Amino acid sequence: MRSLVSENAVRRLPKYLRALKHLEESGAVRVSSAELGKLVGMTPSQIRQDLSSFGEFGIQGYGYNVTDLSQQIEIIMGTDRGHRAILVGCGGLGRSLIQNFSFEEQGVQLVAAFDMCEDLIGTKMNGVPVYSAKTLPEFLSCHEIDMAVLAVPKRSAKSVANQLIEYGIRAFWNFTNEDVISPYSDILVENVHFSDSLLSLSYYMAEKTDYETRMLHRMNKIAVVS
Amino acid sequence: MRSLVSENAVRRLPKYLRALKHLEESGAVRVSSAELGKLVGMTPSQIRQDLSSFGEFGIQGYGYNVTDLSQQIEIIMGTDRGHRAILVGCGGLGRSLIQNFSFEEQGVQLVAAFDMCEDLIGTKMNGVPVYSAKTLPEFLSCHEIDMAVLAVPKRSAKSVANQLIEYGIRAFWNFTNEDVISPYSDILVENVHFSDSLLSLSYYMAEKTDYETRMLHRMNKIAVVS
DNA sequence: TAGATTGTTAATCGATTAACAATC
DNA sequence: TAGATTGTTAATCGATTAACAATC
Repeated sequence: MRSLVSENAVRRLPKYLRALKHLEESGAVRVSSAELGKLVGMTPSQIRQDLSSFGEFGIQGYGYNVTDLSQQIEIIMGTDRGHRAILVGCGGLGRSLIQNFSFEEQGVQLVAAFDMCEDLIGTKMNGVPVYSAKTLPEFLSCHEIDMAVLAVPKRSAKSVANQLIEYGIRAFWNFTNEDVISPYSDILVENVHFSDSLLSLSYYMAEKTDYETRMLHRMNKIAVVS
Repeated sequence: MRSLVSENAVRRLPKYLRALKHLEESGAVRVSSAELGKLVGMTPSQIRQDLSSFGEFGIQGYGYNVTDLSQQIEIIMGTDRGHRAILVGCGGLGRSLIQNFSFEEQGVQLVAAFDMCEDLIGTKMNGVPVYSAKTLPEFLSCHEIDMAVLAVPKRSAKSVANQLIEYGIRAFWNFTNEDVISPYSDILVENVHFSDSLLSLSYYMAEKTDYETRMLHRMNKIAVVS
């Protein structure tokens, strides 16, 4: 199942959406691809190309209606699908997701959380009930769940994911910093690998430092020569 | 300052590194680009291309030494640079980063955290002292800090980031789900936008559902026809 | 109507893949 | 030496940008 639109385009839509919501808040009614482009740091062409791969949302000579486009993008992203999620692993990160991240804002319903820790079982976090991980198969057999948020420790990431797949889960939002699924599987996995992200930042910091150091040396040489 | 290597390549390195560490754990001494490729779901060509943009790490007819390559990638990613970081915002997510995420493993030293909440100030979290946000300018003027981890609420994201820039911060690891810096600035920002990530997953789930529904209809038609 | 801006086609650019000579 | 696999050059493919006719 090869997607019809480029992954790059899909991943740029949320950025457009954020800019549009800010525009909406600031009272803007219309926006051109040129304006939006300046806002998000992309070319007008790219924005028009990206949008046109999902439909026609603009009006010639006018631009885009901010509210309309914003809503259209939300629909494209599936926020109206009523996706239902469970969260597995109520450690520090899991807890902070339940308590601080607004799943509803992205159109996702977080219906339950699961953990091994006896102390947590039976409690509610931000309105979300916490059940024993042992009851997962039972729970999943009688509830329609579309997605699992994986927030278990690295070491159990793969085994938990595989179990969940057995119980019928077909999509993961994965916070374990581990690759949990074979790259050839058709299970959807969206990784939020903090460690990869920090490493990339670290790389660019190092690159920048090296570049600045080189520049400095070059300038010193020039100073000496002249 | 245009980077010399493609961003895609940079962002694939952490994935290679993870696979290599697993190989190392499992006792593997050598690995070919073909093997590594199968492991991470990429072509051998791509792996060789990516690596060759940073240097020559392999041996013809042999492949790569697992430990060597692993260490080389770590050096490329700057884990030996001793980058020093502060974390700003000790709410749920900030706290869970301090307590659960291993900065050291990525070669980053988390030297202090800052918050507004009186109750937290003066305490230590996982060995990291928590100071008052008011003391930030003073702290930054007498400590060499390379990076700020932004874990403040969305609404204060931009203002906090701008202040930190005034105080000399030039790199951000941004968890606020907000774009904090103009796309034309030369400040480094690595965004970890949970909301963008979840939206992308939601999109692919919706796309998959639509695709499967179409397939089902097609099969029904065939069934009726035949 | 004239001006603006879209959606889309064509041109360019960059990234991925394939091929192969070099060499362990 | 023969076989394997790299690093790199060339070919292909896809993504971005530019241009422009359509049209609000």
